[in-house]
Amino acid sequence: VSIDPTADRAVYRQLADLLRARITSGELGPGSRLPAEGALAQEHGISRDSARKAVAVLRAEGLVITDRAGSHVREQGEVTAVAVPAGATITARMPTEQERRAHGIAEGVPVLVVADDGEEAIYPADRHRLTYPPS
Amino acid sequence: VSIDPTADRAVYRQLADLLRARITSGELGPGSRLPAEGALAQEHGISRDSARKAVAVLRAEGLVITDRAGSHVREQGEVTAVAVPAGATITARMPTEQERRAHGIAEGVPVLVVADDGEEAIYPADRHRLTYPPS
DNA sequence: ACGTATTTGTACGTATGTATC
DNA sequence: AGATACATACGTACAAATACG
Repeated sequence: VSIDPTADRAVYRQLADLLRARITSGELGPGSRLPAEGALAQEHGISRDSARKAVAVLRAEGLVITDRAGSHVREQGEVTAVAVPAGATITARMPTEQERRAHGIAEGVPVLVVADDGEEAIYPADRHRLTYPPS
Repeated sequence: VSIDPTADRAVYRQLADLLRARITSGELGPGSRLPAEGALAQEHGISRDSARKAVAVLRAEGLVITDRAGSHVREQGEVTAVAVPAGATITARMPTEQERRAHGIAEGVPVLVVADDGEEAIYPADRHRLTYPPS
């Protein structure tokens, strides 16, 4: 009941802050299920819309994954090391929707873009790590 | 009036697709102002809520910037080349809210994380490009 | 300097659809 | 079949910042 509707900070941001704190503190570890949006709304005396937006914030930050069953803290999967060719340039950006679908990329996960000699390769940032030289 | 409420694809995604096409085609170039949410809603006969969500999609993709005055196509600013130390590992992720504020990072813009010898440096991905070796 | 219109931000409500359990 | 939970979509309303005359 630590949400204050009259506060300067938006209600949904306050809830996002609360949930984020529980995640980063480890109280909600990787894989942990978040309360349902409706439950969050009831517990904190806010609308489901606000609870929903709070979860959306965390999703955009790449902290949580939401599927049909609900939301849960994102787990770190296997990370593949990728060797960067000498002379390549590396950038990052959010994937297009097609790329998201094609590579099974969750919301809030950027892609690493390795440009080498006009050729571009993209790697979902939650599953890849770039290194040079090859370790 | 090319939005079909009965289609499989959500209305707000259809609008996002339309706007995205106008951006990538160049019809809406960098800096171009997008119609106001209310205008988009009226023009396409949808609710402002749906128009709003469409713009939010583009914002999350890093295509547009929204401020109190409205939304406009993101412009490519100066890009700083950063030399990657040999042996460093490179990842990318969405910035925390604090990082966003501290570095003036817009929504939908990831950060490049360069880890070298336990030291981490972060670079907003819309303003930096990593290279190795130094060109 | 001031008020007004515009535009986004926030927050509530309701309703329906769909997938999962 | 029913309950649960998220996705979508509509509506309303007010606040706050900005732009404009």
